[in-house]
Amino acid sequence: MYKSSTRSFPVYDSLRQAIIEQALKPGVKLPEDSIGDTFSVSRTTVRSALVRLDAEGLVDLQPNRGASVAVPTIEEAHDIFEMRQCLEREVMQRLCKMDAKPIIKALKSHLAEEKKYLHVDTTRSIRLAGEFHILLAELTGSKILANYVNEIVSRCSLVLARFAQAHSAKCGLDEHTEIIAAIEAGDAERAISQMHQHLHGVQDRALLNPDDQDKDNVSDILARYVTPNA
Amino acid sequence: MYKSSTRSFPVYDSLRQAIIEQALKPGVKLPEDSIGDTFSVSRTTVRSALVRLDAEGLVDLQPNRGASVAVPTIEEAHDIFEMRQCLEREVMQRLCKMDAKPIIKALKSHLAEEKKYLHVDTTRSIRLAGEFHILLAELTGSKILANYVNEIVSRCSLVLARFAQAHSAKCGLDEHTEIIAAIEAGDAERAISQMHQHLHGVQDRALLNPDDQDKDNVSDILARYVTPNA
DNA sequence: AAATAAAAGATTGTATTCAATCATTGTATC
DNA sequence: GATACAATGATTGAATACAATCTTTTATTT
Repeated sequence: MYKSSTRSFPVYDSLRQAIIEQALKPGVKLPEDSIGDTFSVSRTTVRSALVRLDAEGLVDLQPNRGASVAVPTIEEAHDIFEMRQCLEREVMQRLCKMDAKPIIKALKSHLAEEKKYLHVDTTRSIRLAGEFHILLAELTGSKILANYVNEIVSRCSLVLARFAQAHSAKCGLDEHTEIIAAIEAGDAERAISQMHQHLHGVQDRALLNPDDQDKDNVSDILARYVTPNA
Repeated sequence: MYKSSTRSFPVYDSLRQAIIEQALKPGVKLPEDSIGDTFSVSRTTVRSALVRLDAEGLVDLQPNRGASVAVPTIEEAHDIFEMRQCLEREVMQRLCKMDAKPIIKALKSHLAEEKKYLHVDTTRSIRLAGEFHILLAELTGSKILANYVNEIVSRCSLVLARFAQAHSAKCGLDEHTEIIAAIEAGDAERAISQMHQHLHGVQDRALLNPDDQDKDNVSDILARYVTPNA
């Protein structure tokens, strides 16, 4: 859908990656000038990248006050995870109706990658874990479903950045293995159930931290640093 | 997600509506200059509207050769309808778990509108039929699900414009009535089945015209008009 | 006459520019 | 000392301008 031959694509792609990898945290301002300087392009070019990221829900573009990394509310967080459950259930349903052979081959190859970097390169490891889900969606052959899954997985990263403790983002490798096994057996019910539990686990680690909700509120943070009777 | 206080919003919204209502047919070129003239805005403004429509899949934005209304292939058409089935099944599932009262009230009110314009204003009638599905999604309370349904319904209009005969786009009013009844009864299974049949009907009317696949191929159209031995 | 090549025109890609809006700091008043 | 107001600086909104690319027409050659 997005053509890479344009100048704004690298800007879009880098911002996207940075947000997903939580280098750019929710709420961070994204001024057109400085981004343009970084990539040596004009604001016009930056702007079109921001418009697209806004359309995808990763960036919040407010009139006259610029762009910032989206800050999902707790309600939106639940909404996003629920949608993800729906989409990935559909993925499981479809994969289990298809010829398992080529699917399993691709999945096992990916799993090997995941194993390879598990305790070696954390950033890459997290990225691969996310890409496992995108690969699953792509293997259905449906471009639209793959697109939606891609989008929702990105937004989940945003939710994790906002609410979860550091690196609880880790997708269980064992769980991925079990999902593959269920698909190989053509057992849709089991695949769906495994996936459901898997996602529920991620969600739980992320959203069961009610205290973290004021993470980005400066005064609340500073309040904890005030020395009494100074 | 999109802020209406900007100058590009009206451009975006009008183009979108025109595409959905099939006033702008698939493949039609959308030159920045002339659109800018129409709305009395600069190309810069038009461009950001086009970028967004491209992200939503309604417009095809190709580097150095501009924008045109997206032309779904037959494969994409099936893909879109299959995705729509998935999303609207989810809508039914959720609605049937909720308090039926306020939902039914909203739906019946909408249905009255649909009846009112049935044989009076065709354009409006078709629009209302589409909006029925969007209303259903909105009533789930999930912004994301509503967004996705909105998007997919728009893209279905595009598919109908591309493949269906004129005005077979009509959503059956009776079918809407039955869907409401199933929700009122809290019968998820029936609601899902009704919705499935309803959408399948629309899809069939649209896609079971194999001869129409070369609609936009000028030589194929003209071939039918050549008088033999002229 | 058909095919190729060259030039003109039209359209898009991107940077630059100016006006409008917002955020922040400083000042005055209560 | 706190609040309201005013001025400054920074940032965005949107139009214009120029360069690059594509499309179409015209000219040339075979």
